Amino acid sequence: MVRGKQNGAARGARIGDVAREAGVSTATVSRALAHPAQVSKELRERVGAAVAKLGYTPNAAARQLRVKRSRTVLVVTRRRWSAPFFAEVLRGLDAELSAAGYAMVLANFDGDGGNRSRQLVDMMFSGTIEGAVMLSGIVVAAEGRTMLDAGLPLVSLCAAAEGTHTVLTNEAECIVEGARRLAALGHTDFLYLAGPPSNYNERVRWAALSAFFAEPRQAGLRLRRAESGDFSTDGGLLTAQAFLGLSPRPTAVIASADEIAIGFMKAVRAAGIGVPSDVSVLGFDGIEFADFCEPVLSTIRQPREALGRLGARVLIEAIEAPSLPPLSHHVLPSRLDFRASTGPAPAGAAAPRPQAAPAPKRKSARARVPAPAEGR
Amino acid sequence: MVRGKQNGAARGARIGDVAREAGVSTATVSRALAHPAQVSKELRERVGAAVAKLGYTPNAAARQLRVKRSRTVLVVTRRRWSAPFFAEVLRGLDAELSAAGYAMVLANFDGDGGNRSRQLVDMMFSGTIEGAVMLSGIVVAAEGRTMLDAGLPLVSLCAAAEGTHTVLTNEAECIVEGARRLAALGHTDFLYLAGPPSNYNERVRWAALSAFFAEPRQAGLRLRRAESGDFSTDGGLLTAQAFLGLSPRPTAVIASADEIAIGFMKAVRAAGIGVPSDVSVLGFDGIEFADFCEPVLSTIRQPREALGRLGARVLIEAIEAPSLPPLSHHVLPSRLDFRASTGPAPAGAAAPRPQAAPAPKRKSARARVPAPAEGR
DNA sequence: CTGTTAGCGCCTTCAG
DNA sequence: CTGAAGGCGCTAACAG
Repeated sequence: MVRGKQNGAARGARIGDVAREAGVSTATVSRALAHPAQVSKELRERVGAAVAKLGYTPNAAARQLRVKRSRTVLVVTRRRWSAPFFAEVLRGLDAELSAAGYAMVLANFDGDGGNRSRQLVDMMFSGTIEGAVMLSGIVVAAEGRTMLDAGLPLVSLCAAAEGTHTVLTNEAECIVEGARRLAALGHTDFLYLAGPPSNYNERVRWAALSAFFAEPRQAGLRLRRAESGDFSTDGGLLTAQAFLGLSPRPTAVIASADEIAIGFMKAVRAAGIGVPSDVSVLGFDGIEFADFCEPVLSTIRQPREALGRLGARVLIEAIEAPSLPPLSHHVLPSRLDFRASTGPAPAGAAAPRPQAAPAPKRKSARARVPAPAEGR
Repeated sequence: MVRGKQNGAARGARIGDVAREAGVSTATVSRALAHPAQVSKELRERVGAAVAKLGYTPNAAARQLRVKRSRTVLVVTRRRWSAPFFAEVLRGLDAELSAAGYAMVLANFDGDGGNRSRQLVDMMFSGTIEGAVMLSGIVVAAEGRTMLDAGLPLVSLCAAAEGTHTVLTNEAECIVEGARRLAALGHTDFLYLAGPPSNYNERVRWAALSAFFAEPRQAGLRLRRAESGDFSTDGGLLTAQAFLGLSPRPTAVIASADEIAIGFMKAVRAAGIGVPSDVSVLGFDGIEFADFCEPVLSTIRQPREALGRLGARVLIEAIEAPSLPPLSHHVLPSRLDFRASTGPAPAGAAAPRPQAAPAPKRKSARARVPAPAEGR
């Protein structure tokens, strides 16, 4: 097997070698591979044999230079994301992308001083990438250009962003519904465990929740806020400290992530607080381990893999559309799941208010158009 | 901003446009960008201005075709992996790779009927990739060629594979040490909760454990095995069923993954079995949630991010070495962490044997050579 | 220090 | 249906 003087260089056969071996022209080899129908059966077979014999694989860079397609997309993540959440979204993305023959370049973005930003923006402009999925919720910019300026299709997953296709969940509705359910259980004193304040989802959730509590007819309810700094169990421990210092103590806690809720529960229980006897806890995301902490965590389940799949499908459609399609916006439904960590307000607390609101309107948002392929 | 007739085509300025704008040749533009030192200050600035004015980004495919370097590596994962484990290894990989200016293509491999296999093997031969990290533990093959045949550097992470650089942990030692510690606590009746039997780590762990129990001087110990089918909490529930059907019941359980242990604990506790009063449970990996289940899980902590970082460093070194370096093999230490889920054998069980073994020899394996950059 | 030139490997008109 | 030829955009010799 011929190896180059150095590793790194692809040293295999080139199209000319195959042509010579098969006794045809390079054009015929190219056609036999890309458009078999345009080549006579005999030549097609001769070419196939030569390809197999020489172990020929077309050079991707050369092809790309000609056809201007890389069949590669970029996926931008954010390090501070919840790992279990992230892993499943990624799984959905990979499933759809690879099925459609696209490769996926993964890149973390943490706003580190412009260096990584430039890498990402350059990637958009260098022709290596045909589109991008952003899990970061932010359109990266560097040197006066943004990822958008390259004119490639962009999908923003789990976050809204100007100029991109978006795939979201009805997280705002869900968190309000959670608060409403807790209120119906007699809770009047709430604590919100916040994630990183710069995070899109954190903001949406807080905005929805505080707007709800600001409604005149929720006047009997009180909402406070504790900072975790992070979607992490450590952050949850932090919020527990804050909680323990409050007086009176809230009886209902809504966390912006399951990790936070799990950390919180562990710390307050260690301090002798009962869950849900003293305080009810509601998480967010529906990660696997919400089922295995003590007590089993009530949570808002997000359709993680479906988010990934739909994001991929939207991007692929935009890439393959004959002309730039209009920006699409999808909303996938999350699901409130009350379990052992939530219960009625403790007896000592304020008496349950009369039924707080008219029957909450059913989920209005539904996924539009391309249903994510759920089958394998 | 000029847009092509269709999206997907990079329609920005080309090097010739920049050259014209700056009034120099294309060679000078190329040099000013790649080797600024070789160009006079004045021209360098004129080129820089033209580049900025036109928003020029070199076309990656064309460059790649010339220089035969893509600065891209492939990372092959396996879907069935534990997500929290995987996420952190990936984090380590990304950190080192991006710092060194490499892009990372991520691809799941699940042996799906040869289609994905061909994609992966082709990638190795098409020049898009300069090397690969395999988290799958298997060298993918298709149509008579394997990923190895391309002659590119390959790193096998967390699994041994012929012909690749490997980065492993001392998992075999650790699991035996765990058994020894449990024996020292008086346990004589053991159950191993197996992961997927085709998995490399599963096999190593089982092999080490069963070899230990087969030693003549461990004759008083008994080891059985329950199948989880998977590194998952669901798998753990399955093994719990098996456990509950055993008679007499083992008093010490060693799981091949924390997820399995967590699922197991939940199910047996629901059945009225105390942990560790009736049965001690030892997990494997040290995932975050091992700290948040009930009781806190004893486990063997793997240096997940460090594994990723070291894997990346090894690969980069191999890629950038002037000539093919010899295959390297690194072993990173894992750490046994006994906590609340393990305790003395219950009183009813066989009396503690006299101290089982001579003081276990200290960890002999250490990471050789390139210490993973731990900073930032 | 700068410009001219010759491909890298492939695909795709354009003739035949 | 097949072959010849040009060029995608860039860089690295080689001259000057």
